[in-house]
Amino acid sequence: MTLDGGAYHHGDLRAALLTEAAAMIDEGGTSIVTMRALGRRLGVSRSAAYRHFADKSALLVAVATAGFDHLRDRLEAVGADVPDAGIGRLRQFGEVYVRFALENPGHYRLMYGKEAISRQDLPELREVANGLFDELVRVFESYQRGSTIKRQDPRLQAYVAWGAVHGLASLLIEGQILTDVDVDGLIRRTTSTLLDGMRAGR
Amino acid sequence: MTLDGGAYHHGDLRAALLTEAAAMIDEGGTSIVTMRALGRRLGVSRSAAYRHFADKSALLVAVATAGFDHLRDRLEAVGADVPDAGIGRLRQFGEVYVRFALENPGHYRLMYGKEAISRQDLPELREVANGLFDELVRVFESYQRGSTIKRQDPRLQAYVAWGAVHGLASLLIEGQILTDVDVDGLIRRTTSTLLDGMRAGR
DNA sequence: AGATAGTGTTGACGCTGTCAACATTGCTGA
DNA sequence: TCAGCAATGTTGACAGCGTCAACACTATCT
Repeated sequence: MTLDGGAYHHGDLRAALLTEAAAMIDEGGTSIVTMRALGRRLGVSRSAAYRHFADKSALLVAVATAGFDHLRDRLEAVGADVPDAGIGRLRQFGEVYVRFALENPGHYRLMYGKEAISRQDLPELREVANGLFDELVRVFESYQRGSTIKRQDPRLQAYVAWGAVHGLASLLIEGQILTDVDVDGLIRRTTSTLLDGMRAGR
Repeated sequence: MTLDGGAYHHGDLRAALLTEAAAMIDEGGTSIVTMRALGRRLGVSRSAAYRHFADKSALLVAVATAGFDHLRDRLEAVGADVPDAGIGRLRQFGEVYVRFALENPGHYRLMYGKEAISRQDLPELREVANGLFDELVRVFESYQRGSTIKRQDPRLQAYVAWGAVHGLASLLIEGQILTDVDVDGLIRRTTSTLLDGMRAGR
């Protein structure tokens, strides 16, 4: 709370660790994030971080959680922009989602991968991710009520849609899609195909 | 070539390294694969592997390549089963693809992730992956000729379809989908939605 | 049989995450 | 005001990691 920035005590090391780790992740991936490098970059000793996080995995979990918060903000902004409009809102969700992943590839990998983060279940992360998914389910329920969309289990519809945009984002992030492809067009084609496939009336 | 299995020379260490690494990957993920652990499990010294692979990344690339070969075999088997039948063949491709990922999660992550493998481009891996994709494009082209599917850029269609099944596989592998969901149903729903979205005739 | 190339081992280096012991600081209550 | 305590940061140490150089063993070719 003290605003010294002084010699021994850092001031707000916890926050600095989070932002610096996030920066490193988007620079060179999770693999370059090192407790020691983190300390070096913040002018602090190699084990200072252990006063704020139980271990490296806990720090990464915190970064991932912040990523989810950021993503949620972006998606909520879409909802605000277009009040309760037609099916275009679903499209916008998908596009914003993929764009977020492209702009924060390191974050995105961390959020939806198990590799970097310790194996046991992480209720904290699980909860925020499930919260986002539940909102998606609610969107599909509302479209079903407007009968623009087939009346099927909305959870399955949400999983199908999520899977499609997540897969597209992953392929793009991992460099599996040739560079001469029009990315925006591909994103739009994906959302169009999904919506056509779910549209009501045979 | 000698069939001793003797003391000093292993016999076929290269092959043994590949299968053992693959086994470890599917046991506990890429992170537990260690040059030293690999040596321990094969009763060989920690740096024996360096006689056969330039470094750890090269070994993992070889494992990933073997995974692609395995996947291609599975997909080709589908083609053989159903000669040149209707649109059901595309469905089967998708289902076989996702099932492969679920049965070999460690392999699958390795094949389509950048994290575990060194950053530079790997033409060897890229080539075999692109080969698989090209076959998928050809399948869509053939369906377009049969006018069961919208006449659009077949490469985009292939990316959309690949993205959807890849995303579904990833979500399942990473444990993002609640366990009470009927996986087979979800897979079928995904392929159905895709095909409905691409079907010709508005 | 002796040379040579292939294969495996050992020692060493710097890197990593992490813990215990210690140092310094800020804050709280007498 | 100041003693003491909790919070925060540092240093030393340890085991494990990937990797290289030097060395040891073995199979094979002449």
